[in-house]
Order: sequence, then C-alpha cells, then structure tokens
Amino acid sequence: MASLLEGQARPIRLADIAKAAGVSHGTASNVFSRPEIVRAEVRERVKAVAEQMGYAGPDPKGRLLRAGKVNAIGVATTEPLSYFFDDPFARVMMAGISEACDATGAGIALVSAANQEKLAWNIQSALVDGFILFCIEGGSRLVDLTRERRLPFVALELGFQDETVSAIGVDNVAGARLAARHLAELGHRRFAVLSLAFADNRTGFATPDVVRGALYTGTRDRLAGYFEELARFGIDTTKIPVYETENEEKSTRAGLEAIFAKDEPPTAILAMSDRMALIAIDWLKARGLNVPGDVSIVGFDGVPDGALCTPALTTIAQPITEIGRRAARMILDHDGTVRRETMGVELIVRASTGPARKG
Amino acid sequence: MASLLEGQARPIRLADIAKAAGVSHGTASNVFSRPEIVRAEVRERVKAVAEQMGYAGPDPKGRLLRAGKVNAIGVATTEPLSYFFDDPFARVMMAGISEACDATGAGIALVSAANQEKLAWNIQSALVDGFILFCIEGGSRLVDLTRERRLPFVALELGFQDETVSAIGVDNVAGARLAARHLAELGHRRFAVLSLAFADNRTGFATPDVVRGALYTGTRDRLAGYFEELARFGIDTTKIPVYETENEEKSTRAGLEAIFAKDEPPTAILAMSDRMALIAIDWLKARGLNVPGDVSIVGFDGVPDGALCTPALTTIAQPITEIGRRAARMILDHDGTVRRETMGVELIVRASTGPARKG
DNA sequence: CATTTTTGTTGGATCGATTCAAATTTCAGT
DNA sequence: ACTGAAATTTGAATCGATCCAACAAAAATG
Repeated sequence: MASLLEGQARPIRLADIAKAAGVSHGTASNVFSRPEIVRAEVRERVKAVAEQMGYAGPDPKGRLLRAGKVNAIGVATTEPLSYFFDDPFARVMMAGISEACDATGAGIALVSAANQEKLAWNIQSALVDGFILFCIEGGSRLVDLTRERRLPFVALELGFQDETVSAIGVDNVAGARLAARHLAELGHRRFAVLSLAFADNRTGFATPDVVRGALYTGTRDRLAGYFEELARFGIDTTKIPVYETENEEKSTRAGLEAIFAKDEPPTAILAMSDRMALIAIDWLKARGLNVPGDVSIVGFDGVPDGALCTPALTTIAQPITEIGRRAARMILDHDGTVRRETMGVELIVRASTGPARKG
Repeated sequence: MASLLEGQARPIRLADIAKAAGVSHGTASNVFSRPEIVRAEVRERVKAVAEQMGYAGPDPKGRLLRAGKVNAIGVATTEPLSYFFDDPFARVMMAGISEACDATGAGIALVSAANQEKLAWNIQSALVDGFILFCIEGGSRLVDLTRERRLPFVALELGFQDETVSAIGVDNVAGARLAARHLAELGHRRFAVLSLAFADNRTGFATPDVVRGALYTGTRDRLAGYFEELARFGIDTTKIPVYETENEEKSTRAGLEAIFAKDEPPTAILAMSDRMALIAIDWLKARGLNVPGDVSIVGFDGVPDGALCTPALTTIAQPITEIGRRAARMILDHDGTVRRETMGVELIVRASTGPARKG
C-alpha cells in the first residue's frame, strides 16, 4: 500500500496536505504563508500532517506565478558566464550589485551564452524582474533582445545614443581629459591611444571616419576627451595613433607592436581600460622598456589589480561598486521611468606615469 | 478607446493574442514554442497580431509552472553574496560550475543571506532545480535547510560524516601527508598548523578534545594527515601548536601572533588554506622574517593567487575547476542516487618552502 | 437575549502558460 | 466524388500555489 503510493513518486502538493488534514486550500496555504491568522490547533494539525507526509513546503514555482514577482535580478552579458568571475571590472561591479541585492533579499541570476541563439533564449526565459546589462561587445544586440522582454533594464556604460534606455555610466569626456592633462603636464608630447572598439568586431588603427561613425559613444567620448585636452597643450592630435583592440591579450599586444613599429614611438600611452594598460606594462617590460622611465601609461576603470601590479597603475577610477549598487537599485525600485545617470571619475596617480624624457 | 485600454496597463497574455488572432490557446502556444507544427499562414497571422499588440513572448513564469523544470542551479553559501566574486577559491570553483552550465544552457542563481532567517527564506524560495552548497562556516545548517527543499543537492568539501548527502571533495588525508612529507624531507622539525575550524564559530588553539569531537571531518582529516606523516619522521606531534582560525585576516594574524609568541617558534607552517598561507607570508615579511629562509609555508587549495605572490606559494592543489564542473553536472543529470566523490590532490612546489635552517 | 464585532474558514477564481486526446481539415490516390 | 491517412487545430485539464469575497462560529456589547 505504501509502496503503491511511493511508486507514484509524485511530489506532494499543498492540496494533498489540505485534503489529508481536512481543511481547505486557503487554510492550508495560510498555515505556511501567514500562520498567525490560523487557529493554533488547526495550524499544528496541518503542520503535523505536512511533516508526516514529507511535504517540502510551498513550491516557489506556484507562488511565483501567482505573485508575479520573482524577486531576482538578471545580470546579462554576451561573454561566457565565467566572465563574471574572471574579469576584475565585472567582479567589482558584481560586488556592488550583490550588496544591493543582499540588502533587499533579492537574488541574482547570471545570464549569458556561448552563442547567439542561446543568448536569445536565455534572455527570453530568465526568471527575473529586470536586467542589468553588461554592454561590452555586441551590446546593441543585447539591448534589443532585452527590450523585447518588456522588463525594466539598465545598461551599464551608457555607450548608446539611444536615450530611451536607462543607463548608468561615467563622464567619459571628463575622465579622458584628466588622463590626458596629467600626461601633458608631465611634459609628454608623443602619444598613442589603446582604444576600445568603436563598433562591433573592430580592431586595428582607427581612422577619423571610424571615429565619426562610432556606434559606441563611450569609446568616442573618451577619445574626444583625450584629444580635446591634448589640443589645449598645442599637440597635433591628428598624428596620434589610435589602435582599437578587443580589450584582451592578443589584440592589445598586436596594437602595441603596431604602435611601436612606427617611426616616432610614443612616450606616453593612453589606455581606455586598465586591462589594456596592464597588458601594455607587461609588454613594455618584456621589451626592455622602463615604465615610467621610457613610457608612461594611464589606464581607465580603477580595478583593484591596478594597485597591485608593478609599477602600480595610474588610472582614471570609476566608482564601480557604486555603479553596481545603483544599477541594482534602479531595477529593484523601478518606477517605469527612464533614468540615465552619469557618475564622476577620479584621477589616481600611482607609479606608471612620470616626467617625459628630455629630448 | 486606446487610452482606456492602455490605462489598464495589464501585460498582454498569450490568451489575448489567441483571441485577437481567432485561434485557440493551444495553437497560439505552438506558434511560439513549436512553430514548425503550425501552418505557415496561421503562424504568420498570429505573429503579426502579437507584434502589433506588443506581446513580450511567452512569459517564463507560466511555462515554468507547467514544465516543472527551472533549468537553473542554485549555488548557496552562508557568506554574503559578494563572497562569490571576492574569494579566489570560490571564483575558480564558480568558473567550473559556469562551464558546465554554459554547456547545457542552464542558468546560475546565487543564493546567500546576511542573516539566518533570510538564508532560510532564500533557500526555500529559490527557483532552481538543485543546489550546490559551499559548506564553509555553518555548513551543517545549510545542509539541513536545503534538505527540506527535497531537491537534489551536492555539498562541496565532503566535510560531513553524513553519508546520505551527495558530496564532492578531495582526499584530505593524502593531501595533508604530501604537505607534511615535503617539509619533513626538507629537514624541518618544528611545526605549527594554521587550521580551519573543527566546528562552528571556533577560534584559538585546538586541544585534542576539540579535534576528537570535530564536526568538520575535512579539517580533522587534514590534521590527521599532517600528524600521521610527521610521526613517521619521528616528530612528536603532541607538541605541535594547532590554531583554529576563521580563514580570514584577523583571526589568522592572531593565530600567528600566538604561535610565534611561544618559546620555540616553528620553522615550518602547515596552513590548511592558501588564504591563510598568503596572510602568513605577509605577516612574516612584515615581521622581518624571511620566507622560506626563516620559515617555510605550505598552503592548501591551489588558488591562482598563490602563484602570483612573492614568494610564490608551495601548496596542495585541488582540482577546483573540475570539482565545480562535476558538482554542476551532478545536479544537471541527477538520477536520484547519492554520490560521494573524492578527487586527488597534487603537491605544487614553488618558492615558499626551503631547507630548514641548520641549528 | 438579540445584535454587533471579531476571528477563522471556505471554495472558487486567478496567475500564464503547455499538453494531449479528440475533432477537424487537407490531400493524395483511386 | 469518395476514402483513408496525414496534417492541423481545438479546448479542456493541468501545473502549484495565493487571494478574496462570502460565510460561519465565537465573543463582545447593549
């Protein structure tokens, strides 16, 4: 008899408990979700029955459907899932998001995908109340996909002209100017820029055309900031090589090779990310060049790793954790409005920059 | 008229589309989930209606309830959520889990909680098909809580006697012996152990009583391994100080203070985690002691940071990524059986260990 | 004792989809 | 034109809970 029931292996539902305890659905539900409104005697009886039947407690699946809210926010990127645990920038950002979620008891669902179809499916089927989008490469596609879900979402890095999407980013122009001025004031006159992409899947030296047609306005703004400030020091910015990388090892090294193959190698490098800056330091050291003796470098982002490497990296620090916190809160207490926030940045002078060599 | 409808702001459901397009629920559903079985003409009509009405696509909440499967695995810990992004061990483990999830298209939900009640609630209400448990502190409570969900789960670090829970861990005894032998063969005779906790919330020197009554068998096994091997070299293990820490900065430093305040300070430290070992290196350097000149250290875990610090850490490496992968797969293709896997470990000799000082 | 309040319980409606057996339509073959 | 098989479509049942208006019983009030 018992074996017959066990053979079923059907999980026990709230309705089963109600029937067995001789109460209604409603009362059984109350025993678990609002026990205080149920008479003690009944409550105990139902609980006992539940215990004895091996009831696992109200299944969140059912509750969820009824409630409409999942109480979790999705964090999505086009990179593989491990990106969240590998990339220093992402990690600090996630710490901020975690903090806000911890505070309100919300969960975090990581969404990503190796390929395009899976990305679409994962976005479509993620059980979340909203999304935070890491817009790195292929960001525009990610935004389009997410928009179709008609859930609140925030894009990190407001690299989109599209004013209809909520976004949090930093003042790229101001940050870039800070970096450029710092180097110019140290006497540098020959520059090179390690740039992020201006559009999807680009790499190599960027022409003015490319810059003008930039899809990623974040990249464009940083370059504009560099150039504006350098121009104020009377530097001819049209001569400055700008190399687009994929913000990873290989293309960054290729960029450095190309830049230092030129006739007049730079004495200062403006890198649009700490990642590239760190790779550059490594590359220069391996080439026997001294940082900052021969070449100075300024990064962008302010990831913790920058403080630990040798020499420690001078950089433009974003308030990464705070951005994460705000992004999470934007989703958590979403009020239907589009928000676009721009955060300030800060120049942190460490050991990777120094006075330009005389001569 | 339109304004009246819009005022409702009720999200459009599949049923609305079906009605508007003049087809049944079933057909409308098929248009989205199995488009190939619907006649092209009908399919296009329904899609057009959906598009025009601004339908966001089938809501995963409904689908989920019906399907029963969430297609996501929960990773839980008693630490705050940011633990997953801060702790190097956790990060490598997550990379492994991510890999397995990416491969099958499953999602990852991070579960954690600042306080006990929230932990319970978060575990109870997490929308997942199973759990991977990071059993650090308070692991037993986490296991109890999870068991109540009656979902498949795996404990990482099989630190539980309880043979009824699935777990993946390493051969702690063998690993510890490897570490101890390495130091003994280098001529060391005076040791100290930086230990993980033997039970919840413990810290300070551990007495044999404490060790015998260990709740965490993982810790007990490592210590047993150290002692067994050292005994083979004729070392009196009863004299070896064993200090339990919370595996973080403060208590580890306190442990080092206490250990080096003793009459005959050790020339070799056996640390049960790389984290503690790294902190120890730092502490020793600040104290003017040379590693490995004055004191040798062996860690346990094999986190990437260990390779980067100075001096690079000699350690017992666990196949962390592989453990993560397996744990995820155990949940993903769960067959109802209890699995307990023990993985091998490896001694990685780097620069933090050297011959014992003469005299 | 009749009447109002308070407290506890009930059962049906609902959340938003998927599924499947049965009904219907389409179509090839004669 | 007719038949049987194949291709589509239908509509009710289901997933597992919560909510709420209505009702019943008990307690408080006049």
